[in-house]
Amino acid sequence: MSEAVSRPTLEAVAARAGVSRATVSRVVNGGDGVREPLVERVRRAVEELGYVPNQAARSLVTKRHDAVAVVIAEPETRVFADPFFALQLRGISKELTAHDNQLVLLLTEDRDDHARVGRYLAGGHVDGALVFSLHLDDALPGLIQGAGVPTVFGGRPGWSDGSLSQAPGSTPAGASPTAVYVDSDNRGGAREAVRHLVGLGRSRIAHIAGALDQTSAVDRLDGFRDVVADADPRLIVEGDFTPAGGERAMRELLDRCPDLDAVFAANDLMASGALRVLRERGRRVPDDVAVVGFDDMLPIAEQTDPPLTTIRQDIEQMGRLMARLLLRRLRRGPGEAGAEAATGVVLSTTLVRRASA
Amino acid sequence: MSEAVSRPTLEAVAARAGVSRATVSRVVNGGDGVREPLVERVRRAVEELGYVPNQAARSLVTKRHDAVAVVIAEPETRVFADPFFALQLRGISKELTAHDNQLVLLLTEDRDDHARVGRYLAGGHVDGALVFSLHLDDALPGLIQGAGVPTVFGGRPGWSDGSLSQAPGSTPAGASPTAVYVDSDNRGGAREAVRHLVGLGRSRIAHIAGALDQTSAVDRLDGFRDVVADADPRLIVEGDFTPAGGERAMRELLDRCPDLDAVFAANDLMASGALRVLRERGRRVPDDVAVVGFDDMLPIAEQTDPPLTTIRQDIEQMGRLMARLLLRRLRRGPGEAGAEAATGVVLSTTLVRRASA
DNA sequence: TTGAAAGCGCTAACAT
DNA sequence: ATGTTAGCGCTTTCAA
Repeated sequence: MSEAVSRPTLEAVAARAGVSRATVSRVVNGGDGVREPLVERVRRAVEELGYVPNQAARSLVTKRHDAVAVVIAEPETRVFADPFFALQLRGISKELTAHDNQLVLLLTEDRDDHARVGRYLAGGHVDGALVFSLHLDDALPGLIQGAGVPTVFGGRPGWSDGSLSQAPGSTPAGASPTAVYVDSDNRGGAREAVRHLVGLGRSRIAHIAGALDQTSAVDRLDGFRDVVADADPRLIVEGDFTPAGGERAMRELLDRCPDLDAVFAANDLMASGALRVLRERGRRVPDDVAVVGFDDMLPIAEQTDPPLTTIRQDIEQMGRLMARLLLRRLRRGPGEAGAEAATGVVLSTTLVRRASA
Repeated sequence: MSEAVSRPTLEAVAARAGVSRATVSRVVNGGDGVREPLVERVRRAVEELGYVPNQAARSLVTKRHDAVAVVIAEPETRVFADPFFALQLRGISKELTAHDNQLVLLLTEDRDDHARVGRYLAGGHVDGALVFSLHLDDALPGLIQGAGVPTVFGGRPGWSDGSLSQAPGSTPAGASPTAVYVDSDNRGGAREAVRHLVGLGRSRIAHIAGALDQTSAVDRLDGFRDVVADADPRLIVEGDFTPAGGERAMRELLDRCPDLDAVFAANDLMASGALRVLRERGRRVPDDVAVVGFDDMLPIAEQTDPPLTTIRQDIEQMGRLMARLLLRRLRRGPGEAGAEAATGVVLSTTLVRRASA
């Protein structure tokens, strides 16, 4: 019942172990330069008293927080329609935990939130930030760069420029040279999807693009074009990453090009919508029209009829990597910043064959 | 480039405004008892210097952190298979943000993580905790109660005992009287689902239960039984909340009771599996067999064939409410704890009619 | 109403 | 190798 019974301090531990505060501090922080018997005594005292360091006091002097902010821009509805979000967070959490860092979650919905996040980050409450913001016109990335907090982006930020930079391992020299990001190889994955369709002997391949204000949609479209450079423009329709958008796009495609024999949708949700329209129009999948999605969003991809052939990204790994990159930067400290080689890391994707293509 | 340019302190603001630190502090914290002209001067200085209070220094003296931990037990695979997670978090985040509290996310996977979380909470780094842990045998809730941190649970914790407590607005007197939780009205929702089927004239209604080591599954089963008290035991099969589990269960049900004319599945994922098996067995839905799910998990419920009639819970609201309850408790301070009336709050559900029943 | 001063619990020089 | 000591930036008595 008695809440907040004041916790033991360093002082208390020191008294109990019969040493000075400094020695206890040393032991608690690794124990370098303290002789074994003392280390032992202190450890025991810590144990007996159930001592836990006061992080606030520590931060006050070290100016480090061992905490990282994860900023997720919510209008990003995708983020809330699929397990993406959860998987990224899981990857991030694992990595941070492994390095004794806390995860402070910042969800933003509108401009006010942006300002709030900016203030929070500028306020120096965390050592760094992991930011998801995939819209080309999003103000957040700029704000955050302004806050001067070490940051790693999830997904290529819009202003990082250049679809050129999509080659895995590349290091784009965009407008903001300090921007570090991790992304899936959207362009390469798209290429693989379309090549797969080509390999199936399809020649009239359509593309249902995602919302083109997001880099992932743009990159996937670019990948599509890489393979069918001469694509009939009528075979490309912009969707919005939703099932309904997929349906709409599929109808339009069938009306415009009844002879199409394959569809590459920029995500599984739209592919599922497309599948429904194809069925409704009496086209057999994959016999008449082969379909490939993107994401391998499990609850969807495995449950469609037929199950969806798609491009898988290792979302959790992406989260881990973001965290790892950030922590590495932090460990290096605020001295040598620009020394870094790669500012963009692109994770490879894999084709998952199911029944739809 | 120059990172970590030391931020302005209270001292600096005080100097600039020509007042004492104490006065600045007062203004920054609401400005009570400071005369208007001074308040104005200080505000301006704060503005000009871009002063942001150092939270560590503040916590050190106030012993408050304005931060709340959200603990999610991951083996809870459900949490990562659907948008549940994201929606709860969104609700929580909105509420915390509105009260200037930070959200520290703690994801746990195994026993080690439990210990870590226990230590963290006991370490007094946050003012309170919001905990999701729906497994009956989960050690986490106990650990957390032990840590002595004000806590609100999401979903009725297993040991809170008594399906009796499921009536909305009830206040169960379980083993741990201090446990406060928010839950959906799983039992009531299940009742509504089954009553709907009864209203449709169905008489051989089957139930695909969820994993019965989770209170939500137990409560939904109880709700089912409330309506068809005399249910043929062969009409009840335990699933595991996954589509594959739903398929398995549906097969078993059809084998055992070929005459069934309705199915209530404890979640949409299982319902989608059941739907597939019904189609494969040549049963028409809803003509031959009506199907109702639970959750209204959107990417699934709207995309099945036929679209799923199901029970919707207001997940985001649940998150908000949890946060609100916790903040209220914190505001009251660690004095009068037991004075609270309700220890369990149950949110009502609604039936969403689509084509499957 | 405002200011002076005493810590909050810890780390990091600096002494020993 | 260990202890002493001076703050980190803030809130909060207590005096004025």
